[in-house]
Amino acid sequence: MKIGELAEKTGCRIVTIRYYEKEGLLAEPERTEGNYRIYGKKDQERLEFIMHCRRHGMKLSEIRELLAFKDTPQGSCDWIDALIEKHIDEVSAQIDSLTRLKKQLTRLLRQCSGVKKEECGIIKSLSDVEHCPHCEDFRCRSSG
Amino acid sequence: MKIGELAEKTGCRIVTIRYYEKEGLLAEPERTEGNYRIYGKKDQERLEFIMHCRRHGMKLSEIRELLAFKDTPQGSCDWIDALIEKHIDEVSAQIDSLTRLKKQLTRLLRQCSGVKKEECGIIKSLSDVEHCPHCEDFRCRSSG
DNA sequence: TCTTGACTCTATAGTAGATATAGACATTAA
DNA sequence: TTAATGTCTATATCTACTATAGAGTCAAGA
Repeated sequence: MKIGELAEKTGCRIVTIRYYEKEGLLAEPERTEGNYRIYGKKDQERLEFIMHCRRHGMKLSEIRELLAFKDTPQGSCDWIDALIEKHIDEVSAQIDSLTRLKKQLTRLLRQCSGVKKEECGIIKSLSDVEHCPHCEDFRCRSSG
Repeated sequence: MKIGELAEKTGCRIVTIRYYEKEGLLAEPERTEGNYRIYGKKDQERLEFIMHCRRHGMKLSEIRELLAFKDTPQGSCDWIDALIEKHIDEVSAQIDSLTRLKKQLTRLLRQCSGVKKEECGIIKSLSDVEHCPHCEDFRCRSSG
């Protein structure tokens, strides 16, 4: 199949497929006489694997490692466990951080009582770094 | 004060301060004879405002708007309320998405029972887009 | 056969929000 | 005077793509 059909089947954009090829995630496919890329079932599966990993928020570098592992005849897979575990930790940290952020933003929203600039508590609050719990949190995390 | 001192006081990197200047968030400061940037208290406050907003996850474009508003002699501030509200919605959506992702990754982790590649359930699961609830979710969100 | 339109090709630049680097100049302390 | 440190500009790099320009390919209709 040509690149357009592959894109259609997988839901991946044409430019993104070419980009993955350039990045070495997909092998360079065969070409027609007219220089069009030609893909097979294997290529489709590989692309779907990549997209699946991307939906799980993995970086291309991580996916590259996983693909290299898949391409190797044998090997131990315990590092994959570690990779996923590390990934979960990162996601957890993000959730925590965003949850704190949301709380703080909600508090911020309640600050705005006025309709004119001089009365806008949001601007006032944003100007006051000293008494912001979120910034406190942030400092804690960045220094620890 | 010179740029190094400002960086020290605010916790913002020197290169980032120069970057904010280039982006028009900070005004071009005065210079010494030797062409060094010189900052005052006002500049520090403005930078802290920017950093405060950044810690709240705002985009530079949004911060630019807020700064422009601060710089204006008067005006109505109800759009700020809307901006923060929209921002909260985005944060909420991110939290939801990441929470679903974490659940799915945790399930994925339990798949790996083996120590050899052939037995690694993680790789197997990642190859199987069809039966992945997270991918299902993802498709729902992207088509809706 | 010609032409039109859809598809594909390469190469380059742009996005956000910085960070990294190179090479030159300024300042300060010993 | 010299060495170390601070600062300057300009350019490149990062991630994961997206957008654009200009050219070539291919199939169907007039």
